[in-house]
Amino acid sequence: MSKDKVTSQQVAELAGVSQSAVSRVYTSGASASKKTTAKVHKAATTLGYRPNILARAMVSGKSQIIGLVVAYLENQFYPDAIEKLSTQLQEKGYHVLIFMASKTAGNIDSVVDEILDYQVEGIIAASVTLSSQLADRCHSAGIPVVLFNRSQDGEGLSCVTSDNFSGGAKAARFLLAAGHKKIGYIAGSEGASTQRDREFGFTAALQQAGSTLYAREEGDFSMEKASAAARRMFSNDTPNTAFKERPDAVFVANDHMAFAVMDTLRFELGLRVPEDVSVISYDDVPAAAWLAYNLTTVRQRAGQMVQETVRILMEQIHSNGLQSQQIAIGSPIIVRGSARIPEGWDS
Amino acid sequence: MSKDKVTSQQVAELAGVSQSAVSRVYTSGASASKKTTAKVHKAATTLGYRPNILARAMVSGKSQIIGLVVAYLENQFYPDAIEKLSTQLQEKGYHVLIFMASKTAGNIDSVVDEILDYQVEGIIAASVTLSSQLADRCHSAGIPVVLFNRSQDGEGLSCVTSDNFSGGAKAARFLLAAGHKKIGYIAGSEGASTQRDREFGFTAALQQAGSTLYAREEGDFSMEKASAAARRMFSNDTPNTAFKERPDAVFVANDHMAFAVMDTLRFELGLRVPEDVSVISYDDVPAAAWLAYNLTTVRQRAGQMVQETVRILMEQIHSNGLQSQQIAIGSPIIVRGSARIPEGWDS
DNA sequence: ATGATTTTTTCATACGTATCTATTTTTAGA
DNA sequence: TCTAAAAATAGATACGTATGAAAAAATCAT
Repeated sequence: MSKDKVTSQQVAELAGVSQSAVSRVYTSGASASKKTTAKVHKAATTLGYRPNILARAMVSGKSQIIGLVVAYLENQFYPDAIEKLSTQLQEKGYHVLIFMASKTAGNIDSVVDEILDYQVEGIIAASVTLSSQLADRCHSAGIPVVLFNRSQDGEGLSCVTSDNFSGGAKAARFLLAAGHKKIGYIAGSEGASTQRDREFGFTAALQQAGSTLYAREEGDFSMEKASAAARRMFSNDTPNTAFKERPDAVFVANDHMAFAVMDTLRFELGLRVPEDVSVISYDDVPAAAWLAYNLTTVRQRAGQMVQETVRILMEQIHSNGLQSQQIAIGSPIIVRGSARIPEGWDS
Repeated sequence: MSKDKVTSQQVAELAGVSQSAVSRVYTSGASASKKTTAKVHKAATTLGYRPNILARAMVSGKSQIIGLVVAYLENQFYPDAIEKLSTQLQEKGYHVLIFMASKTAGNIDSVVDEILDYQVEGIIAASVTLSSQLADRCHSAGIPVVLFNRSQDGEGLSCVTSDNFSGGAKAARFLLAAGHKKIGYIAGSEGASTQRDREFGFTAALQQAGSTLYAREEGDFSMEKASAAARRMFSNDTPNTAFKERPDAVFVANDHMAFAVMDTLRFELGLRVPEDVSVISYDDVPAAAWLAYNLTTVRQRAGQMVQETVRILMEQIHSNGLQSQQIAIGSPIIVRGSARIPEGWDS
């Protein structure tokens, strides 16, 4: 109704100073005497004045807005990260504008266009990859981009991930140390760098130990598809192959798929975890610690990842150089009860 | 680096028209001939022009930004809702600016101040209540506010919730119909309207059936506290009370607490669910359908709630009347396996 | 106390767009 | 073909702030 809209001009009149004086009081690094500062503050509080960020953005070019592109929030890893991201950026005076990139591939481009319309100072792309055309556009607009939980070669983009390769390798060594011989893998979405690196690390460690992947199915980071993958991998009555012993361990590319796999193993196939099958996965979302799953998993340290993301963004915003950085955060294995524990395992 | 910043002025020059012509082409409801529209579009695409939303907001007062205050994202209900909210608002040309209201109570006020700095066109407050002072501020600034999943009397604020009272009553009738006599309740945070209404509905239905609450503990919407509450409620070796038979059913104020309660019952106390204890709760987050929990629960229809929230917001934005609305979405009970199913139960 | 220097202040302008007013062009009517 | 009305366009201004240049005030050195 009664649109207030207190302006710096009104404050200036009440305080008996010029509009620019008011502005300087609210601009860090500008000169203002104690006396006028006091007068302005007094007038501002009586009128309830607060600077209009959008007007400030117009002239200074600093919108205090960070654009966040995210494809889906079902995997609890992302809400967790967003909460931390938003909190940390808030402390630095920035705020997060959300853009959902629906699964339809093509519209990521249009989403980024929308982001740029808001004159954001930086973009965080979570679980999403950018076309090189898009990356160029952001670059030429001078807007830093950080990929979160995805890496991408060739575009010169900054990215922050967990060390998926060594994390995958750790999972393999854990299963091998426990004496598993027939080890399966349920993959994530084939296009995702996380999927690729986790699998590379896993199979590399198997090979190094003279072992090899016993079975592989595709789960596409979806619970339904992971259940189906588990059925294919573990029901030995599949007619299309000759009889084959079922795996005695499985590495699942992320926790959410692992939940589906465990449920399928236990409640559909009547298998015990970890007695019949060891299950290990990747992420360590909160539900992994819930006793019903009690999942042994490789932890993505969301806190660290967020911290690095914010650091890179701030560096690039404040020093117009867009020198890209690629960060991989170490990912420890969290031993719980879903996979047989090797004798004498300590760390 | 090379800040592009294509302006309507540059487009105008290339197209051989005035800046205002360019503006009118991009403003719906303004007159422009086919010829100039074509010329402008051509020039715009060659230069890569897109209107600057912030500049537009300056003069039109329409920022296309909706502020979202949210306290925490651990409960999957909220990420779910945010995804839907953001998607729906995106379709209408709005975008969501996130503000985390850390648990410290006092700073919700400062968070709302920050929101207003961005000249948002509306505010959605999820799982948060506003001081009356704050509500007034928003009202006098002409900015619509919708409480999401909380209601609040007296402030004249719009709110969208599920029908927590009747949902709680449904839970009670379900347990009663299954023959349960000793029914416990694990409460959420005492200040929350959801907690209050669910409990009211639950106890009202018990009373109506001539029954009464057998035990009550506080869980504060926290998994740890819910576990502790379950221990207090179900371990009959607590020394501070005389021997008391344990409840044979429990209504937990939300799903996440119910997961903790089920884990505690099963893995700490050695009780079977639902054979020894029926568990029923509220929300129907995705994990409730996971087979390890297979939770019978009252569904909050996030999709409907979001739709109503967006509708109210749009109505209030486009018709400067701030007539508040209170919406309660019907909440069906989703029968799964965590609570004994009454004989002949169909709906 | 006086000029030199620094700090503070005001004034004017710019940011990129929408929109009001005035003007020009197009269309319609006879 | 000429006039009246309608449509389209250009020009000017405003939104609320930051900031460079110029002016004023305060501080300092001698």
